Amino acid sequence: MKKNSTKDKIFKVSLELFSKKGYNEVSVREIAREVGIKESSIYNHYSKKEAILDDIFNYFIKNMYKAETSKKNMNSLLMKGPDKLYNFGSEMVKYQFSKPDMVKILRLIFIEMYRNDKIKEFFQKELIEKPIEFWTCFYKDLMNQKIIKKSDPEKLAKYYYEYGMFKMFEVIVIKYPLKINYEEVFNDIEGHFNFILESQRV
Amino acid sequence: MKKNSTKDKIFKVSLELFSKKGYNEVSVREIAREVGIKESSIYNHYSKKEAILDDIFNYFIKNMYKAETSKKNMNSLLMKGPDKLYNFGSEMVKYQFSKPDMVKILRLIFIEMYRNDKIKEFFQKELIEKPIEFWTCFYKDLMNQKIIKKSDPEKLAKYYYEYGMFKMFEVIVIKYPLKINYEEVFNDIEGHFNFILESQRV
DNA sequence: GTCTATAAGTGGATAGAC
DNA sequence: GTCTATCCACTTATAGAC
Repeated sequence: MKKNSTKDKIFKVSLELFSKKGYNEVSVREIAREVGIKESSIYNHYSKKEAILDDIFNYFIKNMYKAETSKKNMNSLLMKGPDKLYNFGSEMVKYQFSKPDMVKILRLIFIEMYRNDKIKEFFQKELIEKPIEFWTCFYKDLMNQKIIKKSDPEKLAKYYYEYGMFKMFEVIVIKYPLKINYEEVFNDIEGHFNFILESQRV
Repeated sequence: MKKNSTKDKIFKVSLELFSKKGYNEVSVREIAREVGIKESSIYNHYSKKEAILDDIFNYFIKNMYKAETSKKNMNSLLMKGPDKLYNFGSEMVKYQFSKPDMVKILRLIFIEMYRNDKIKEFFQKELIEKPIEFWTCFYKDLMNQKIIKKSDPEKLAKYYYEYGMFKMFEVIVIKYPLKINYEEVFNDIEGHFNFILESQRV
């Protein structure tokens, strides 16, 4: 999508409004007004309102997959120690959410999840199941390398990851529209990671 | 409120619809239709739509406070051991959420939080700050009694409680409208409690 | 010829006035 | 309890730019 094209403007304005007020609360008219075109002109670029939402989620997935590390890559990082791999994953997430658009989409996901099945499934698969799988592998490897005690790696993955997800929910939904102190949030999540790691060390 | 009175019916129907679709998505007409009265009759019982919501939250607060234990009560339970106190708190929560109405209100809180400041503040104060305070006291006492290692009790409180809050969110919003397996959820939360307790034991 | 903007208008739901 | 104005998403026919 070309920068500054009308379609790009519709995308940006829609994301801004959707993340502020929720998808249903924003009318096509409002988007058009904000973009500075007539309502009907929207339909030259998007077949319907929902197509804008689809475009937004495709953008999010594209960015998430770009950041995703391969299993092979992960193993080579793990050889260098758990800190190295953790920092890699942590920096990856920090980088993604340093982009305001990605934060806006995450907020949109949180606030629309309960009424839009497509968003709910997306959240469940991409933001719960897949990361839990990743962190389960991570803890399993730590156990195989005898760095931490043997136990259920999936449990550790959930304890770690789902606490972090709550922190994101807290900062993006509960504390909104207060300015987000990401430094603090990520320190907190890192502190929790170290808490689990130290408590399970052999 | 008398059972089966018109006001009670309005309350029940409103809660049902609000928790299913969200507050804004339900019109007073829809409530009246479902109750089986004329729209204008609603206003004989509630001054405005928002008054129904207020009534719902007052009901929730009343029930939460009923279940709340005093500091004195807590100390006497703690004397009998951490398991006793934990089980007391856990049973208290389980009892509250065995009532379908309380689950519906919690769902309503989760899904309306982002747009309704009153609900957001209520959630933050009653369902985050106060419980964190309670569990901080709990972990502090465990430390003073040398049952667990000395560390930041508030951190432990947050690790424990916020993971549980995410579990509730998961089951009430993400997995909705699937039948909730509370047994499983509470076992998970209890498992996490034991994980923290065992990992921190002196 | 293709792309994009627009005016005008569809049918449906809803909220407030009376 | 009915009427009316206004909202909504979306459609179509058409005019101008390249």
